[in-house]
Amino acid sequence: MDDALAALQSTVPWTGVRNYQARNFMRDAMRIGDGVLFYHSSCAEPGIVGLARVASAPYPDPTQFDPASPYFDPASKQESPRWMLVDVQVTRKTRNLTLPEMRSIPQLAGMLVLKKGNRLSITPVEPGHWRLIVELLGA
DNA sequence: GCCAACGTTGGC
DNA sequence: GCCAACGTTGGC
Repeated sequence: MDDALAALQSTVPWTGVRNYQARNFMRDAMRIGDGVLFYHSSCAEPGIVGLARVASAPYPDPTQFDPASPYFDPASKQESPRWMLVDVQVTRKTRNLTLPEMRSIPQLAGMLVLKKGNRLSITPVEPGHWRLIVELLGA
């Protein structure tokens, strides 16, 4: 996904999601045109660093069938793919709205991504949270 | 179907 | 590197 940030406006497949809950959100809840908050995790300063939008309907993640890919899943069959993805288009980079800053904003307290023990890379965002964050980022 | 052991992830 | 919190796996 770093590639996506680097190449603004280009459309990239969101490969490598290997968590069933996250997959279900992508497969069942995302629609073309939906807004995406680009959250960077597992780094020195986790936070929201950009805005994107869903750019395709769900389709099978090709990396699951590629033995050379780190995301290869030998148990997944072509006729019944286990992992689905959508394409996303990064619409703008933003400043880093860091995790500590997000935690400091009471109106964001309900966000799934802020929940204790959350390990999901992909969570739905409520419209109210979306609006507030977009406003905070001056977008 | 249950559950213990193990693995993974994310934040710090 | 550690820990909390899950998710996954495998034996039964």
